[in-house]
Amino acid sequence: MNTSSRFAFAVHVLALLSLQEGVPLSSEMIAGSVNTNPALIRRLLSMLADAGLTTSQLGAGGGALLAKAPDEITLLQVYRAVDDAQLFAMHREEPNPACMVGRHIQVVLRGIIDEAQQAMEASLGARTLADATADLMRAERALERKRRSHG
Amino acid sequence: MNTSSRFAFAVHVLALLSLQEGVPLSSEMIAGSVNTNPALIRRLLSMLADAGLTTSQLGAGGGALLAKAPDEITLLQVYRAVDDAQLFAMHREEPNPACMVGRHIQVVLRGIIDEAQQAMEASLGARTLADATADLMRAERALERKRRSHG
DNA sequence: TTAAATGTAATTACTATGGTTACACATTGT
DNA sequence: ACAATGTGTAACCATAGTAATTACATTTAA
Repeated sequence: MNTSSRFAFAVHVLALLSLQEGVPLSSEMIAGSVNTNPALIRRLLSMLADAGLTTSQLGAGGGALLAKAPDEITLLQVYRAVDDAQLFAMHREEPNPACMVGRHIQVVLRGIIDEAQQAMEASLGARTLADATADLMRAERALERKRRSHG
Repeated sequence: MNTSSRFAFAVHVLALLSLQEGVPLSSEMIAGSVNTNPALIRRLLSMLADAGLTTSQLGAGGGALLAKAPDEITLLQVYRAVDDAQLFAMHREEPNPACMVGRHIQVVLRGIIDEAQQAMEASLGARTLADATADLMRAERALERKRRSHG
């Protein structure tokens, strides 16, 4: 279904910015970590800026900055900033109103889909960018330990 | 993100079949209610049959049938039968392993995405086709009442 | 004033999807 | 036996969303 990696990219970008602690990071540098194109990163940053999650500083030495503290950015905000919120699509054409199922299926589906969507969003809403970066640090420390013990 | 209406179509089709109570329904008739093409319905039915939710009867008077009782078909089974289970995509290209975030972001994202996906699936898993058809009947009765009172 | 960086438009390629036509094959019913 | 019915599937087209890329005007810091 969803083939967009924008959410994954966005979390990646925001994690980078949260480790910068106020020092602007250029789209060129970000693209180097994500392994993609600077222009694509700038487009993504535009969406994040529209959502109030980042700001940008023009000119030499400029780049992107977090607009909020990492523990005030939920992953739900990130998701909504960069991904269309529609998890499942309804019928494109109207179902046949002469049929009992056709008359009511969309109302019933709306309830089902909304509930599933809300469950998913509640999960994302319960985590912040700070949680994600904490996980990153934990993974890095684990790797360090492994490297030391294996010589 | 997801632009596929296959889940919506599938619930629609299964609701029709559950009201048939054992009488086969042709793809032609189903397509008439969904308002689409019979061949597309047959493609959808192939997926549902692969998942063990429907069977088909060839020949004159044939058509599709439910393979299970409606209260034994969860909407999660339907979703998995017709939709690719991947809610969010990861990075297509590997992130830069020379960067701390690049090294670990995918593991962290995996945890986030899996949890969100499981929350969504739990919601779908808690409802059966029988629940959906009960909702349909309820909506129809409400419409009947409205019609009677408004003349 | 020069270099750096953003913001955005335009373009290309790819993939998923819905829609449609066509047809071989199986099955029913007479 | 055979005609009618219906499935199953392949092939094809159009559309839409996305990533990737190039290009360039604009802004800003040093």
